[in-house]
Amino acid sequence: MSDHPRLTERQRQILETIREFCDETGYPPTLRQIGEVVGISSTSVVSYNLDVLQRKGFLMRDPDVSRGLKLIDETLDDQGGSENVTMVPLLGFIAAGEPLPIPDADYENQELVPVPEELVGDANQVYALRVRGISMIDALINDGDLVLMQYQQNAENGDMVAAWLNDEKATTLKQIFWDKGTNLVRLQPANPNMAPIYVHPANLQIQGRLIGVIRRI
Amino acid sequence: MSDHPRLTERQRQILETIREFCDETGYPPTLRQIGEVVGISSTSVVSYNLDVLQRKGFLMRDPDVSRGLKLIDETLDDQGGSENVTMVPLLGFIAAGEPLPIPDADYENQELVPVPEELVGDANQVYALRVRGISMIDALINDGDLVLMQYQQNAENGDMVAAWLNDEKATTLKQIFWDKGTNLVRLQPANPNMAPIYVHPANLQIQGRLIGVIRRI
DNA sequence: CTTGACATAGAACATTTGTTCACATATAAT
DNA sequence: ATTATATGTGAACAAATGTTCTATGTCAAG
Repeated sequence: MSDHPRLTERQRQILETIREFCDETGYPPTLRQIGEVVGISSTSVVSYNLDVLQRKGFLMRDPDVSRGLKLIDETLDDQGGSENVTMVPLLGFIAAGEPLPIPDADYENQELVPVPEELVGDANQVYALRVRGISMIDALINDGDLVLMQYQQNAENGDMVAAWLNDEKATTLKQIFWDKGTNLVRLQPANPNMAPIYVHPANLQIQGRLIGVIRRI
Repeated sequence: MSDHPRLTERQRQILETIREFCDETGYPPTLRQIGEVVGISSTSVVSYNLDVLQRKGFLMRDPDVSRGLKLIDETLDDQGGSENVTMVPLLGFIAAGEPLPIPDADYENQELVPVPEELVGDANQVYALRVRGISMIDALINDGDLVLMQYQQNAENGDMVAAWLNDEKATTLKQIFWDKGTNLVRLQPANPNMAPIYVHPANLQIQGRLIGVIRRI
């Protein structure tokens, strides 16, 4: 994304304000709305700045037309708003009795599900799993929920991870803490009403990190 | 591809006019401009038709805002079918001690959040709330979660609803059942480990129906 | 110091634009 | 026939919104 060096800070603010306003509302702002955001109390000054921006080629103004603005820039208006969304492959199911599926390089044939971009952030190898069974309830997750996983085999203190317990032959979703004193791992349910469990690190295998949950009622 | 069968010819004309105008100018048309194109001489009738279109869910209007129109894209550009996303207004918070915000107010300043269309379906008055506090844990919902609510004051048997309890002065999210025998209402937590509560119908006020949960870890 | 381009404030003004209301017209249901 | 609903006209109105004008302050160049 190129920052336009020919613009003053004020003018960049104004452009950004218009762009955001259009994204949110679907139509351009008024002079007064722009002024309010960027801190200009006079409509004439906003108008003045818009004229400057037009002269520099960053937008079009239609005189005497309320909200008669059109951004010239590369980022075009999307009247759909379906922008802040990422497609994530749905790899299968997560159930208590089975290990997690390993994310395959073969993303082509994978079913893709749309998720809000905030849920993914800049995470890297993200995939979705459908929850089967009610055994994840201590993670506030229910049958049918869609969980977003980040593929990784190690974890940091406090991460919510999917862990395979060798003894129980089960996958569980819990917050993980390394207890230096006892040399045990504490698995803390997300539901604070429930008690944590402690396991030997050798008995546990991290299969991924939970980064989001989507539930349809 | 069939155009929308629920629309009259007039309404389809108007939608098309708005779409073309936006494409050409970058901003929505006025009532008079729409009327001129589709052949309606009175702005009040254009306004009337826009209200109809809004009620049918094809666009958003911001009252008293010139050119305050936004088309709702439900359309044909997606071949995969799994691409679709809907924007819903984020109206505020849901906490145990407060009634829910009423979703009527000015959509002007409302933040919009994208949600997968499967979560919304064809529900009508949908809005999102951020969960504050951990008091909804019996509904498998945690602090910080985003809940999708459908605004309604009645409920059907088995619906997951947000109910205001007069006695407790608290909002709770539970599945609702009408017990014919005792003439009481049973509120069943989503977490089956927890016990239901029974209340008199007079002590309870339904504030909306829960239709989805989104959690960011 | 003076000048002039630039940026801003504030107010008065004019235009654009949505709303309201009183009143038609057609069509379908009662 | 009568009523109800959807749609339309037209005019008056009020609110939203861009324009114009005067005045102020800054800052670099002469």
